Amino acid sequence: MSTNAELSHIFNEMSKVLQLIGANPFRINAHANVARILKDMIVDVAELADDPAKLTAIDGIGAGSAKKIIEFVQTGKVKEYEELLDSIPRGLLDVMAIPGLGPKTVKLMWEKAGITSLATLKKKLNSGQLEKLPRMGAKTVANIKESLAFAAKASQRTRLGEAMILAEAIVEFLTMVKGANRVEYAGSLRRGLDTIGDIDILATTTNPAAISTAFRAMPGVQKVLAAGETKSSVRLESGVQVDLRVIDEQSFGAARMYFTGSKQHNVVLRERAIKKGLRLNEYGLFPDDGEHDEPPQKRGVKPVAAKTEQAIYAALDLVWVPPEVREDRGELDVRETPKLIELDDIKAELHAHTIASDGKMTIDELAHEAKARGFHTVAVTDHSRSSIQANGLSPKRLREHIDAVREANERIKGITILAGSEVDIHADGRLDYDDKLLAELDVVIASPHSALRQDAKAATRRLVTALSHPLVHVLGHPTGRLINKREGLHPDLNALIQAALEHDTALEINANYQRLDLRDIHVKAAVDAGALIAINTDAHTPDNFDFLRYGIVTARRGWLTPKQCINAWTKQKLHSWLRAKR
DNA sequence: GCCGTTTTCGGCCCGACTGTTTTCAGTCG
Repeated sequence: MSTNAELSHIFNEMSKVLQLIGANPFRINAHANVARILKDMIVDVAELADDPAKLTAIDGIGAGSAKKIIEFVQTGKVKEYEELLDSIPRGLLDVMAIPGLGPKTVKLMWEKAGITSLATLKKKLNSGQLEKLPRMGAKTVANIKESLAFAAKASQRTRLGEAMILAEAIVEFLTMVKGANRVEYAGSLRRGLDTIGDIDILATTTNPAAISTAFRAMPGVQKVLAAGETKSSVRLESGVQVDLRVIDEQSFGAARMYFTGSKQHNVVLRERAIKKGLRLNEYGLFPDDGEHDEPPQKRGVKPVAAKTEQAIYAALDLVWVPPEVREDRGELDVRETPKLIELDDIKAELHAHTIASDGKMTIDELAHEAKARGFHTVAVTDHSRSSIQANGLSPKRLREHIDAVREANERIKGITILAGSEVDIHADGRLDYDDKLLAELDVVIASPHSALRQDAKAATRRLVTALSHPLVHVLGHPTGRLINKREGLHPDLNALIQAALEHDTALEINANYQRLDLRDIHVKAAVDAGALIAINTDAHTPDNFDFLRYGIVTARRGWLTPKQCINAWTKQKLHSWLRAKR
């Protein structure tokens, strides 16, 4: 784990313990906020720890947090963290992770029923003791049992590519319900995060009861978690939670904004509203008319804006920004809506496999699929010899393959087929073919496939070496991570970006939803530095071309514009860039 | 704990649903 990740974990746990002991909510929030900042940071925080001013210059990190960060970098420990942990039984944090069990309940169960861990909780659940506690009844205990059973088999967050398919099916299902008007997904899915905690669906309808009932009874629902007039929650058999919000047509824009988030983006928006004498909630942007028991929409107050997102941003003197950048990472400071890359901008696929290695397509099938997608160029980039498991090509087989690609390119009209390779980067940075052979290829994608647990320094050296190789065009899936399965490498991203800039090499966003590598914050850093980005699907089958949209949203989360994306270039520009390395 | 183009002190975002209660605390997003 990197220093940033370790410190993020520490601040997160501190915020959890502070909740348990009933500390000031704003202090709790400040710790959680620092954890978030550290998690999203590209720079190794250890490099800033020589001067507290460098740390406090970061919005959200104050003197207190800076001191703790420096202490950790110097000693490997944070005294206050250890003291906080010692102040409670360690197992309590596990108990608090159970859905439905918050700090107040856990504290109560600890002090009044001696529950200190998941093990003691399980023991006491059937004792009848818990029901006797204040505000605890049979139903609550039953819910805890159910949550506990679910938590035991619950997996991680759902990957974007799986959540998206699921959400689209639900949207389609609900659209068919009588009275349904607009149905769409919001939340982290609309923002295009690489993994999704739960799926948020918004609907406008002339018949709220019908759509809510249909939602709670739809195929695949395992348990109804909440069933209100405007909000329903279900858990699917796959373990994914889905929330439905029934929205009034007049406040659809406010609801979209609110339920799209991010939470931090929303907090900043609401703070801006207050400074303007307004207040923002999921029903609209209202004039602040002082203290009342009821919120403005219930008192018939006319909103300043509510129907569209655009109107609300405008009323706050902000420009509308795409959902993918709503992370409080500078998007509220822009003067005009950024022209981020879109699916239709992509005109070339530069990383794809055929039956020569581990793909399922022939060269012809690959070419026809790429042509059908409207591309001017496709590169055949099968695995190199060291990728035994993927049937990587020996130099002899690669030369034959190059000939086959050249022949297909002559024969098939309407698309340019390039001969390439996805070359393994060895642990020391050497490539899997000699330079003479590499020079015969039109496109070289260099990717790490093995030694994916090497330390950060070695990984950085390895990838910088590959990026600096004069015959390499693109660094493929730079970290080698597999979401929810494998962490991959932790190279110094800034070093990679500098090498990419210096040698005019592109960094890949691998659009396969299991990879999405580079990830969003890496893309943002690369884009800010002016590096070139490739978005490739790494297609092994025709269907895999559909992964492109996941790469696009990841790119958009990193503020990528078409100009900086080599796959969006014209044929002439792309080919001349490729040839410049030959 | 963090922050300040009104502030170095005094603020800090908002609402739905559940379960256990007779009016609301706790949890969640």
